[in-house]
Amino acid sequence: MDTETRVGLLKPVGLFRSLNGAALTALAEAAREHVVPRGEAMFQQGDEATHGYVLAWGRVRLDQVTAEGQNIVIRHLGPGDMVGMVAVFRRMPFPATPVALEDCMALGWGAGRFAELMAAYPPIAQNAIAAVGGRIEELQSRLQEVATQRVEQRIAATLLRLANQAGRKTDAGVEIPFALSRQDLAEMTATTLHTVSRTLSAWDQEGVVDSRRSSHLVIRQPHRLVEIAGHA
Amino acid sequence: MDTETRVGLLKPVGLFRSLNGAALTALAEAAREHVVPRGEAMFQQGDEATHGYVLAWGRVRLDQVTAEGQNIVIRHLGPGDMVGMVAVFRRMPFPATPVALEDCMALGWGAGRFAELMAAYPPIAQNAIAAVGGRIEELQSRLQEVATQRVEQRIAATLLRLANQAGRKTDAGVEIPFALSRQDLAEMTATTLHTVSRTLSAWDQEGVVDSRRSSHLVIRQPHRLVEIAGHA
DNA sequence: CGCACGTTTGATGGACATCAAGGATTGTGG
DNA sequence: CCACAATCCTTGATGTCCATCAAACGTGCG
Repeated sequence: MDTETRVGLLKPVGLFRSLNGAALTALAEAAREHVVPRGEAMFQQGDEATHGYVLAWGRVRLDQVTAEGQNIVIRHLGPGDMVGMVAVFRRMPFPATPVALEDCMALGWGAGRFAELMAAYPPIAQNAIAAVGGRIEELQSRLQEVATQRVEQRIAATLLRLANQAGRKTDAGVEIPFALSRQDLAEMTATTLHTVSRTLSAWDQEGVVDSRRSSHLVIRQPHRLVEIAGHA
Repeated sequence: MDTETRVGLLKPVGLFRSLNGAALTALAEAAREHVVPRGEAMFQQGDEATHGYVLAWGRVRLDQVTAEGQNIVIRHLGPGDMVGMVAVFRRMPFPATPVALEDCMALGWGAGRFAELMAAYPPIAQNAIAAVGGRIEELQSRLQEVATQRVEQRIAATLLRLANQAGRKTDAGVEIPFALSRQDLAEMTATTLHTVSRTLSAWDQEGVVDSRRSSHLVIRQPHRLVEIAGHA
């Protein structure tokens, strides 16, 4: 892939907002391409954070396993999202494993090289803080959810969040454009696949969502979900 | 307070690590002092983030109220911690309210001025990212706890975390050096004060903690708490 | 004193995990 | 094209952790 194409990929990325052409070119030239086939991990939780990435195409699920072996889904990532950058800045091992849900391509930079680039182009750091701050807010709101809301509300909130981040509008409603098993949803909402299944079944029957027909879930009545999510 | 004293306060702050004297002096001169008496808030959740702060003395509890009026404790802050900085970077309203648990003093900077300083002294941005990354990790681990562990384990983990952040070693054990109501602990662990009370009562009787004698809780057998916290 | 506030402790119930078993869908090899 | 695994999903029965409801108890303070 040539530099120009890469610049085109980097331009709309939040992390690189308000950088001039020279900066983008420098970044593009320093980047290494990193192709990850569907189902594989970009790296493993616990690995040393030698490289940071920006996702160019595809979708990634960020998993974390607890000391006791339980799995929780931290978040989903799409094109333009940073992957592993925070760990690089902190010089700490990666705290989670990013698993490709589709064939993915990421651009990566070595830790040292990226630090140089960041020093040379200050807006990167500002953007990084803003991006990381966004994650904090999301985590805090999830913490609030798990702490104070019941399962049904959490599932609704999670579906809405996914729809916001990656939803595609169709005539039937909003479609979540990747496979999403009950197990996945359970790990996102801190519950079991059984409860998720029961809840979705009920919503299916009420016509709120369509989770049985295709492998991609469709939200048919977003306003109902909002209602459920907000109903203390 | 003169500039030199301020520089002394700023020097050990993580956010300003590896800054030279000139930078620290510039920061110290630009800072505004902000005294907050015990029990009052530094600012209110929802306020516009015009200033960011670094806590110089005292302890602060960071509260967030949900849309439904429930209160949850995000975290506790001590000397050297950033307060409201992330909101400033993001140009968003403050997402939480910091309440002084003791008489506090913070140094604050206006958003615009701080941005200038950050551009002039790049290490600040790097340190900020590292600090914010640390918060992310803490939030993720709390999310994991709330999602996968039971109340008793969460209370144990919370006490240990508080002891780590602010504990004082005494001959009787590790003391948590500020008042900590059952309600506070409940909001930190996502449970009710009733359950906290029951749990602490049990631990009191087993001699694991001493929560009844003084107003400051004392952990008498930290290893037992570690055991309880880790016991899946 | 008497009121306010935090705490303790008991009784009850409900939300949800767990246990259990069967059904649907997809892919694979004969 | 069918048999068969292998997954994933659904649905029922049971159990339990913990929230909720309720009431009494200490303790400090105006």
